[in-house]
Amino acid sequence: MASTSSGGTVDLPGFFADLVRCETRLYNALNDRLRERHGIVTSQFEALRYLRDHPGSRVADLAAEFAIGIGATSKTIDRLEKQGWAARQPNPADRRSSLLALTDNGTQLVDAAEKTFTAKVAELIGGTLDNSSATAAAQALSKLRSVLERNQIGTPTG
Amino acid sequence: MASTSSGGTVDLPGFFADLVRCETRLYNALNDRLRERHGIVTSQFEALRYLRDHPGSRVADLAAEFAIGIGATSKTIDRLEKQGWAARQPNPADRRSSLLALTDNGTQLVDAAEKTFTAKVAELIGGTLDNSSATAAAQALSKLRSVLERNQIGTPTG
DNA sequence: GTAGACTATATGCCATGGCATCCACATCGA
DNA sequence: TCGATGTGGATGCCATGGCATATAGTCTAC
Repeated sequence: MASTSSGGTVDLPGFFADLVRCETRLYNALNDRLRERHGIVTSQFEALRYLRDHPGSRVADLAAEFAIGIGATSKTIDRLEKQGWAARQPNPADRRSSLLALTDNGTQLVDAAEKTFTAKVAELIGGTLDNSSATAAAQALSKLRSVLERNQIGTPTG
Repeated sequence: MASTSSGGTVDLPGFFADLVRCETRLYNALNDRLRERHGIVTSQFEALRYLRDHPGSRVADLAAEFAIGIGATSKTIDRLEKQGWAARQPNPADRRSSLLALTDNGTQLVDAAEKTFTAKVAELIGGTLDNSSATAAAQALSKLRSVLERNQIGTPTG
């Protein structure tokens, strides 16, 4: 196995490779399922879910959450607005920015898509990893994520 | 923490979110470092390393390894060829396909970039996770990867 | 040996993200 | 209060991947 060695230390490049390959395949599989059932892809689902759970966010908040650039995030919101799923509301406290919110259609969509998403994730991961393995991996990635975020590592420029 | 719950079961959607966020930030950070030192990004490094370690591969082999489409892989090779790092050799056994190989320049580049890559990965992950956490996560992701690959989950169409 | 099916990959169009740049607005200091 | 500086986000150009399609080469059945 690429990421495990027989000795006492971990093959970190192999660990990274496994991480990236898992992410790619899981993302692809979720894209397929969400597209056929709801006409959206995983990145859109994640953005919609974030907006549902954090109403009144600004573009920069989404960008920080997903570690993508401000420009890309602005374009993401453009597309969600064009589909009628999200809307920019004027921000009374700062006219440079907008407050983002889901429309009713967007809320209905994300609620429906979430069921599909949750079931598929459970099938993909829960069907393979036993509970203690999954817990161990989850704890490690949760910690890694929080350290990366705290230190602003891998935050894009624009 | 997003991916851990107090009860006995794992929050798999949270686990997935942490996985994706870690991958994004690690990839971004490695991109920055590889770009400044070697003028390549992580996806190019991974392709070059694969070609170095699997000389004589075909386009489809690379596509399967990285779970990206054949078309995208073909374009990746176009770019590596244009940079003088890889070359398509005629395949005597099947004239539809080519055998891929690194040039001398490509080999030198990947060897140098690998040092940078390995050091940065160690800094990013090894600096955060203790050995037993990393081992546990590595084992879980290695297993998950192998199951996804065996079942052809998340393999793109084209 | 040849038509038809299959396969490997190349190509074109579209979607998305990075990065640089620009502009409106905000804030700070004299 | 006004000029300098900072900040939020929109926009343009480029790179890359998905997916559909095209094309050349291979294989199968007769």
